[in-house]
Amino acid sequence: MTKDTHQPQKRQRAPSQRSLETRTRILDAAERVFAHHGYDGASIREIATEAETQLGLVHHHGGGKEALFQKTVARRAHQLSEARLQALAEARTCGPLTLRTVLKAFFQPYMELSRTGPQWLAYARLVAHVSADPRWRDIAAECFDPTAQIFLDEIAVLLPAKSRAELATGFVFAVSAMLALFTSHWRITALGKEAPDPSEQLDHLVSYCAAGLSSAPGVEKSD
Amino acid sequence: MTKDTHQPQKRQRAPSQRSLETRTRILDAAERVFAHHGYDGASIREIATEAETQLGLVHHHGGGKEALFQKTVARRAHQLSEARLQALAEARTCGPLTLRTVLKAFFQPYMELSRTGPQWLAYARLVAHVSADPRWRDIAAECFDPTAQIFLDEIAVLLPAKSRAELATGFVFAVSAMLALFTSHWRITALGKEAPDPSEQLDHLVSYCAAGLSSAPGVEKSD
DNA sequence: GTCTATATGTAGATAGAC
DNA sequence: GTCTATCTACATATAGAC
Repeated sequence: MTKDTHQPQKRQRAPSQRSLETRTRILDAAERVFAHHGYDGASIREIATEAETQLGLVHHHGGGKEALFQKTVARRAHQLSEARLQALAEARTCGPLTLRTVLKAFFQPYMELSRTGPQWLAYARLVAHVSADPRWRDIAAECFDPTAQIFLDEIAVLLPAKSRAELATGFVFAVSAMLALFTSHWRITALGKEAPDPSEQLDHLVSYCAAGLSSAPGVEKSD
Repeated sequence: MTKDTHQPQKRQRAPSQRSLETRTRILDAAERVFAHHGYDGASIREIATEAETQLGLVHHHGGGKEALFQKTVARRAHQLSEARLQALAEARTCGPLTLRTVLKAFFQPYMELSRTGPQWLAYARLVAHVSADPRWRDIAAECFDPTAQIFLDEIAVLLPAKSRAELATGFVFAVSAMLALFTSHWRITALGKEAPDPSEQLDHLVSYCAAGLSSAPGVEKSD
């Protein structure tokens, strides 16, 4: 723990482990607090308390509130993107891709991670914040859009009759639906008078969005 | 109805028209500011500036920040609910209801209103805020759920094989998709490299959600 | 890197003149 | 009802000792 502290070299690179632990605790705490209160509702003070550290350290490691928010989102976004791309690659090895397998590769990694603990559940609320507010356009463009484009390209191959704009709309519907599962779980439960079965969520989501994306527009004049 | 009915002996104070105008200006301004910055990001001071009135008056008419937020949402929610129920009644006169006509009755009133000006566009962002944050559970329960339940009941009649929980989930997906059209328009445009055609939005939304709600779960083992 | 103390701004809310 | 002035609390951010 308290390692030899005298490091006369210019090598200030020593992360000193304690620093890294503190940094991680701060990011974890920031994730919870930002997810719970939103960006504006969160306070650096509460993050410091939650991380069991000092106010100044949150600024030191986070570099200000806005930078801290960005780091918090980016940390998990990159991890999730990798898992999604890996799932897509694995789906490819199991035969030709279908709309369902592509969507499943996109949804499943998060659904699995969300069961590993509250940290990933908090992340869903963070993403919902970012997706709904143009203020975080840059974060979305950097953290989410590259992977989304890859999946969108796959979907475009499978549904060649659809315009890019229509597919983008349908894909954002799909992302919104997944986020709603977590951020609006309370509302789903209130409307349905019972909580949905978690073991069916992934399949329901895939079925809903696959059908929605495949649906023919303007199918009726009868209404 | 919304008025205080138990007046004291003296006659009620005349609203004095100027008072009513001020009150309306404050609600309009609050709607814009809350929609733009969210509840926590909004400040009473900015609302006062936007309404071209004084800080004290916002407190006087609004009754505090939280009450003002609630009033702001409720004002339009009740108007929208009436329009939706009327659209549902009209759809009923055109023959037996279908999933598409029920969804259209739910979506269309807002899509029309959103074209009448920026006030209703701001309202979409307000609703997204309320729907995503359990903190506003009471507002959702009072302003949104009664009408949502009515539509959900109609859908349950048309899809008798589905459980209530599954239908509630699918309905919240549908609401999320509609909100995403407005709150994430910037993201749809970024992903699709072009803005979606507004004249097709309603039909796309109806088709997507009708297909999603009707979709059979667990349809494949082939993946 | 860590922690204490503080600088500086702005938030929501209210008191009281008119 | 309207408007000015102000109270109190808490926000972000930083300076400097250790």
